[in-house]
Amino acid sequence: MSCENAVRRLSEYRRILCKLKALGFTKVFSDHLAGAIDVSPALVRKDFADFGLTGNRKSGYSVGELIDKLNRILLKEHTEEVIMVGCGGIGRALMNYNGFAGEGIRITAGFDSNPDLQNCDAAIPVLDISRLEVYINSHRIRTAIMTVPETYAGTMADRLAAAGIRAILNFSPITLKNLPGCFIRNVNFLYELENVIYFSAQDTPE
Amino acid sequence: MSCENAVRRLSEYRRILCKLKALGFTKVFSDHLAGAIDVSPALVRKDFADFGLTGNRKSGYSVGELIDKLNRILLKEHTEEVIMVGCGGIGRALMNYNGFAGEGIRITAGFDSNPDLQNCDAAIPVLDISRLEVYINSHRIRTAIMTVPETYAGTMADRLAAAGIRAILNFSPITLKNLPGCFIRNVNFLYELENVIYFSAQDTPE
DNA sequence: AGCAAATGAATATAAAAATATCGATAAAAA
DNA sequence: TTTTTATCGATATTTTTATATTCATTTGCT
Ligand SMILES: NC(=O)c1ccc[n+]([C@@H]2O[C@H](COP(=O)([O-])OP(=O)(O)OC[C@H]3O[C@@H](n4cnc5c(N)ncnc54)[C@H](O)[C@@H]3O)[C@@H](O)[C@H]2O)c1
Ligand SMILES: NC(=O)c1ccc[n+]([C@@H]2O[C@H](COP(=O)([O-])OP(=O)(O)OC[C@H]3O[C@@H](n4cnc5c(N)ncnc54)[C@H](O)[C@@H]3O)[C@@H](O)[C@H]2O)c1
Repeated sequence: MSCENAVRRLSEYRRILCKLKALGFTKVFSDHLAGAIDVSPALVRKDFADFGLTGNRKSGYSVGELIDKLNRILLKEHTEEVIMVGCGGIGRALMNYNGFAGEGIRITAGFDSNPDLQNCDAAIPVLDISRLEVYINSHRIRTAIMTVPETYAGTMADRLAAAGIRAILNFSPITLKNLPGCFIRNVNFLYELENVIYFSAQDTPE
Repeated sequence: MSCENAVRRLSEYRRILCKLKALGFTKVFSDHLAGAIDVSPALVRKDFADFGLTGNRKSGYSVGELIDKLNRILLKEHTEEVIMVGCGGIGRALMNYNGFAGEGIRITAGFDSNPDLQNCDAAIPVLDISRLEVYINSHRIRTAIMTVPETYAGTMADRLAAAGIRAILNFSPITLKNLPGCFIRNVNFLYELENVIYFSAQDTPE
């Protein structure tokens, strides 16, 4: 999948734009956005062109219009329902985080094999993993966050894909490849840390 | 900083190599490593060449030697001491994680402004934020993980850099730019989720 | 209305990243 | 020893990504 970086920039643009809107701005120029996320104005325009976001010569882009269109592209017109698979340390931190709600993302349920963690009455219910497929199907869930131990990550991804999940955000330290019909993005804290530690020893990280 | 991706791949190579070593392998070929992390053999060889890792024509690379050299490059010859700034939901999940110890990374202390979270006697002591500078200095800490609220992220990064921190892994949702002498890597869960959600709606994510 | 200034849109260029090619060479086989 | 074969190492090519440039249009001013 090639345009991951471009989509990431869309998220960044959107974030800046929302702040501008809150400040009362109605127009914005490629130049300004470029400065805010540290790329060239040309890239901003190209990103926008690639995703069908248009502006007006001389008067720039409309903040409100951009946000609306970005919301459509990033599936933010309706709340996106996501499930959490594995409700240990990281899983719970994410479930307790209240920053997603305002961004049109809701974690609607968690799943875990450990009965001690299961709780149907919690704000976000944690269900037994055996109920995974039925839940995905009945709630038409397309996206999952996966925070199970490494050992189970591979088979769990297969299981999620088979159950109809179309995309997985994987936090386990094994790098999973996309499955047919299911996009997988891996987040590996160890690699992030190693990266940061590497650069801590480089000259003039600038 | 351009070679972030290459350094990330070094982490990935290292991970695979350690597994191979555990299985008893002593030799490995660019072809095999390439398949494992889904790149071309040519890239593996180029990465290795760029970082001074050499092999032998016909007989490939020595697993043990590669690991040793990667350990040197990734600063894994001695345990790297890291601090956690902000010990809320995410901070504690990371502090409780036991997967870093085996990888030569140790979170030696946490810092928080909330007295309720402070605890000098915990396995990883959580100290008042006012003790940050002295600690960094006396323990010669170079790397910090930052999990404070967005509002404080910018000034805290400045403060860390001023205190001598050379690299920061920032989890707050504001994208920080590198400071003079201090590399910053941003991890933004919201962007990751938005990315994954975007691709969940694309055709044949493959 | 006419003109100048500014900016998006389209295109061209450059830079970076990844891949392919191919000769050299070490190891194994004949 | 000679031949064969497999793989690295270096270089060239391709592909992708980002930046510059050019052009046309809109806006606001006189
Ligand atoms: N916590 C961190 O800071 C951190 C850092 C780096 C990587 N990780 C990775 O993230 C993942 C989760 O980490 P964690 O600290 O939350 O671990 P954890 O052990 O606290 O949580 C894992 C959870 O998955 C559940 N689980 C196990 N098998 C399951 C299955 N088959 N079906 C459903 N649930 C199952 C467990 O019951 C547990 O609650 C791990 O792969 C870990 O390596 C975590
Ligand atoms: N938890 C998540 O899943 C998640 C997801 C996305 C982004 N984030 C971001 O990560 C950061 C941390 O998230 P969290 O859920 O752990 O939040 P949190 O509120 O639980 O933790 C933040 C901690 O920082 C401490 N703090 C505040 N100001 C401080 C200061 N000046 N000095 C030292 N400590 C200070 C607070 O006392 C608190 O303990 C936030 O920026 C959040 O937006 C978290």
